[in-house]
Amino acid sequence: MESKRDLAKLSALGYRITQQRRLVLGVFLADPCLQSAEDIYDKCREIDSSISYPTIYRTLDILVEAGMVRKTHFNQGKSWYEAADNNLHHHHLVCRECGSRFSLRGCPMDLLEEELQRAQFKVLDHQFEIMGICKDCQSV
Amino acid sequence: MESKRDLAKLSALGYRITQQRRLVLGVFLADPCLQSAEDIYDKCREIDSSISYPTIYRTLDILVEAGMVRKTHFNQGKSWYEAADNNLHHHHLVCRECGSRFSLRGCPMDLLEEELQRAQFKVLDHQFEIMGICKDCQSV
DNA sequence: CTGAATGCAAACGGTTTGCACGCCC
DNA sequence: GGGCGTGCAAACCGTTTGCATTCAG
Repeated sequence: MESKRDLAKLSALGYRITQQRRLVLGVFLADPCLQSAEDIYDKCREIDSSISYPTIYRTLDILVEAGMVRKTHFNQGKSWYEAADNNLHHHHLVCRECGSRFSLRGCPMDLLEEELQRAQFKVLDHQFEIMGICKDCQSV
Repeated sequence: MESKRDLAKLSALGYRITQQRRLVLGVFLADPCLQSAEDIYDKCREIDSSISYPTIYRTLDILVEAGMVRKTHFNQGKSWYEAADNNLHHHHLVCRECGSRFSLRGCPMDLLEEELQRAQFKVLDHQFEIMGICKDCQSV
């Protein structure tokens, strides 16, 4: 299923619907988890072996701008992307051993509304990530 | 005041007390706020114009390992450091316009203990940052 | 047909590494 | 004096940019 809605949204923003953009969108539809630019590049390459990193990054920028993808930064100098779709907003536990990621339910931002209002700070984005050792890696 | 305790801690871990390490420690004592490696490099250079980036980074690694400094990642590919000292653990609001940072009181981790225990996830570190527009920049 | 989007190669910025020299213990 | 720590230069890695070509509209 290729999201007609997403393509329409890009179109509405004045962006052309190219093979490459379809492809990147498809990768996000296929996997709602956090993915690095490299992950996305690799998956796209399996289908179209000529797609390039600049196109991946340019497309990701557009998708973030369009609000269809969320971008976060856990580890040193690497960005992670995930579909920002209708799913419930959530955060992650990240295992430092094996790199696997687990979803947390809910978001602690809800609990800070009062304090933020007092600071008169206009929130655009936030990130909340917990690093540690997952259950499986502890037992090794 | 140069923290005798911090130096002793480094010593106890088997690290030598060098001019450069004293200097970097001094910078953290002088400013408890978030600082980038570049900030620290510049401040050190004012005092010892021969100190190098590799030394800054190597020293920061040591201080993080020793638990004396905390490292976080807000923006694309840049790390931020702050003294992890006796001050209350806290997080930040980061203004996307002017880059200034404001402290939040408290930490939402406290509220997640139950869920983390259920996941049997051993927490090593976490980061929580809120990006937006500060009061002053909104009125411009 | 026109200009937005692409791929290539090369630059970028923050960080790390290899190596010979220097200095703490 | 032995070896950890340093500075230098150069590599590294993720990301971005300039430019000629291609293709969506």
